[in-house]
Amino acid sequence: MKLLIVEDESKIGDYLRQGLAEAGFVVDLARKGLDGHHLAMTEDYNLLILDVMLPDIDGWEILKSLREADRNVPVLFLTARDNIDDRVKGLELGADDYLVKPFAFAELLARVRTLLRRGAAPAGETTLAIADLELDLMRRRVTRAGQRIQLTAKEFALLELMMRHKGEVLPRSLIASQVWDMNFDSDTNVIDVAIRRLRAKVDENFQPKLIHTLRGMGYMLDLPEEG
Amino acid sequence: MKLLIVEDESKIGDYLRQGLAEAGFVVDLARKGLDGHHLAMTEDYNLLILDVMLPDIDGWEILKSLREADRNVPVLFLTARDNIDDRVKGLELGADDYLVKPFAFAELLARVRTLLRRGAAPAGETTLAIADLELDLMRRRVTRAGQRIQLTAKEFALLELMMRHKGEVLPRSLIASQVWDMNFDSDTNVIDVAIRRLRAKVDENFQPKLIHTLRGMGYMLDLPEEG
DNA sequence: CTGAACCATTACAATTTTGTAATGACCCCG
DNA sequence: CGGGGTCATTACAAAATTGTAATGGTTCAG
Repeated sequence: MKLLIVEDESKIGDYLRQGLAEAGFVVDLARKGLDGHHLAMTEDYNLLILDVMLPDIDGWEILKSLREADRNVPVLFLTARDNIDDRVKGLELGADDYLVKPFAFAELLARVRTLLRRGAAPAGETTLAIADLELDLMRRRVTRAGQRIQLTAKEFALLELMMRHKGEVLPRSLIASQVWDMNFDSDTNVIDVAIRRLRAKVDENFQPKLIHTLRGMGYMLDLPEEG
Repeated sequence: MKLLIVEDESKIGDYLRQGLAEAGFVVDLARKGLDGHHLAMTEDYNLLILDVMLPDIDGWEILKSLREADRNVPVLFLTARDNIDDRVKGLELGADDYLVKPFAFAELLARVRTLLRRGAAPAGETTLAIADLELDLMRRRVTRAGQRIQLTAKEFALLELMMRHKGEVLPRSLIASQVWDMNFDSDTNVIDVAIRRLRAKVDENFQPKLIHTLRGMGYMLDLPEEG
């Protein structure tokens, strides 16, 4: 198990390195954000521990860059108390956990173990993807272009259905019965509205558009036609 | 792909058998609920198609019995229009889909294919269990003693955490950070309340009790001590 | 025993999610 | 073009989930 710590405050860095080493991990420590970034991009780590506040690049820049390069290492964020913004940013970009400084070492160790165990499960049939849109069934997570997208239960169910049937036209009746508990007697536009809301989150700020309307037939999730 | 149809109305039964056979499935047809029950218990099917209204046993009795015997065949329910009760009962007992009679054969076929595809994925590390409590991570489904339990997002997250750590004491701080987005500065009793609600759904009508309080330490999910 | 800490339980309030309905845009056929 | 059907969009209402706070019960130390 190989970890990378990116932390500029040398006291904290040393402390963490030593503690984790004693706990049996192989630990690299980068004291500059850029070094950390480089290492993270080139070496294979099981886990990254990232300080948010770094003099050169902040942690979430590193994270963003990693995600864009499709490096799916679990990331544990270290953030200053009360700096909610970083925290939110980090989680949106796909950090897996965070810890507010100062923290007890035991707490860190517990988090690290959890993340490692989780990451160890070698993604089986647990993830669906089309273009840069990914849906992680186990963790109920959706990302597009590496950015975390927060979906409600119904939105998730709808997207899951569409991704399981990508390229197929889904008539409203089918959607109604799979995502809602109804066999489409009723004349409601719940589905239209749900599609709208899903589009707003999943398609609105991205290209290419993935959710398509087939007039008179239903909806379809797919890459747009060529030409 | 071997299917069992349990349907007493001979016209419908024949119609389905023939249609599904032509679609390339191996089909058994039981015209009595009890026969169907027997077959379902002894033979291995990839899918069951169950009529709810049968003269001898109703479909959901069969279903219940199957689930209690831990036979996890996907089940497609045929229910009469407007008989919402059966529908709800069926889904609670773990039916996977239902279809309101009368229905178009194409619709049935689509459902059957969906269920088979889904069931085909040989459950990887996708399910957690303790005693008769089961949690299906992919489908976000929880059952206890074969009965479907409906959990909210937070409840599910909490139970998932506890099941991943069954037998371990979970301090509130840990729960707070994993299930809520907070690092436990605050003095709130959200966790207590959440545990309460989870207990109400998961433990209240069942034995043995699985959620335990460890005074001063936290909560734990486990089988009760012997003696 | 008694009080303090800890937990359970309940009611209620805030928030979020979900569904309904009304309106306007667009497409397509005549 | 004009009108019917289909979908998009928005605002609003209903329902469900989640969090807060107050109260009462238990346990345990002194």
